[in-house]
Amino acid sequence: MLDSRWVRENADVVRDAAVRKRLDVGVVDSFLERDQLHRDVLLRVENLRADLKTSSKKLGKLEPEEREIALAAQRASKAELKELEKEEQGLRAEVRSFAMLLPQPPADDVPDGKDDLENAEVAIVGKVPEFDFEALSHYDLGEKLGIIDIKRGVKLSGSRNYLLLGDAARLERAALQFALDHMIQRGFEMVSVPTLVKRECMEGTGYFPGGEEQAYLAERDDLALVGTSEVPLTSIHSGETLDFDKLPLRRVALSPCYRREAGTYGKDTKGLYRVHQFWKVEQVVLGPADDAWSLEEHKAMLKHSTDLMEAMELPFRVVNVCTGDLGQGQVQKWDIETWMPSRNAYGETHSASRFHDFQTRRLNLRYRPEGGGKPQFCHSLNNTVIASPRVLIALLENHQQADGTVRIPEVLRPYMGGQEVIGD
RNA sequence: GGAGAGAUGGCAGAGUGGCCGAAUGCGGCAGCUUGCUAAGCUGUUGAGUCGUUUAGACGGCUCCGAGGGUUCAAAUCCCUCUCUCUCCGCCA
Repeated sequence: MLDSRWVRENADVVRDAAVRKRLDVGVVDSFLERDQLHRDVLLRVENLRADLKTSSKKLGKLEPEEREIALAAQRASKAELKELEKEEQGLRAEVRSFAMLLPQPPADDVPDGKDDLENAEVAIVGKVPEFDFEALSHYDLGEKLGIIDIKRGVKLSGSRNYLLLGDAARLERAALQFALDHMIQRGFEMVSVPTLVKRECMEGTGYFPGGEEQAYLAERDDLALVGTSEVPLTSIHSGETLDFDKLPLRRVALSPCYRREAGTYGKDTKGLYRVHQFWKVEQVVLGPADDAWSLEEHKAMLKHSTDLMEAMELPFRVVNVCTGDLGQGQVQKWDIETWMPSRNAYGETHSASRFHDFQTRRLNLRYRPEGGGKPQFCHSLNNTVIASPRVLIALLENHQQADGTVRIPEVLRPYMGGQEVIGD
């Protein structure tokens, strides 16, 4: 959400943001028009209310005869007020629903573009492997080694479900634990979060309205299963005013993630690339309302993840996500795409976003500035640390060997009881 | 799931229809005073939002868990919900 006053004064910036992000530009003017109307009506309501209040105070002291006359007049204005209040309420709701759709302007160096094909490559790290044998896909590899069972996953839960057995399950756990330790070492506080959350959390982080189709809903209890622990992690302090010296708040969580993947029929149907349930270690930072600080933190968060990928000896690239592929609330997003031999391409494994105060306004999450003063909305950022099974694709395929076994990268071996290879 | 109690400002806690945005205490802030490890005294101190203003200020409206209702008038009366606590049941 954006600051209404700021939108009024910078309507062109918001319109431009909508154009660049390929979102509906019309909402900007719908918002402005409704907002103006609402403010007019609100003023009338408040004035009428003020009159009514003062005359009501006098009523208590009047003589019985005068009182009856005054009472009649009060009742009449009261009826008028009720009408106006109703109108004001309706308008307020309309204004809010338009406000929820306004786009956060992207950073200046976000490339203009329509979709992910126009994302700009900003770094390439590691060497894409060249195999002098017939390299297998992770699903063939997994089946041969008996460690991935998609068929039975589908039997249990429908398409896009899977089972990991033995060393695949162990490798997944090893990677997740390594990722957690990596972040804890860098000063992040580990949090265990709920993954079934209220609607406010989904709205507060910007997933709703708009993303309902993507989420599994527990409608009987009016809860949603999160698609990422960014949702609970960012929402923890909603409605609160934090002390300045608590910031920045750097946190990491491991959680299961659930996505319906509606509208992706026929896309990435093979293997573990696009699944309904996965594990993810996510980093979330809340800090002061300072654009420069935010940018620096964003870079640092990106590096936490690229360092991790390097440690696991995986080749990847970083892209600066273009305007059309950016979400409504994001100021900028960098994706890490990891090399996946079976796709003969880099595939998205990480997504690092910064929001400025877009999420925190919706969440009403503020802090008291240094030395006191009015509460300000925090800035929020998040990034994937590791997501599995997607990372398993990269681990299995990139580290496969001529004899059909898979080399376990050194950093993960301590988490696998010293094991060096899968499939001997 | 059953029974009961409760939700008021940073905290504690009063307030059962108009004099209540709210006593009092603690805490915070400002000043004074004194000096033997700190205290005493005085004053001040809720938030949000809109508008006027050069500043500082001034004014309107809203807020006593949330939402509805009664009333000219609600922290106070009524209804619904949420949350917390105690007891019982169930349970990884």
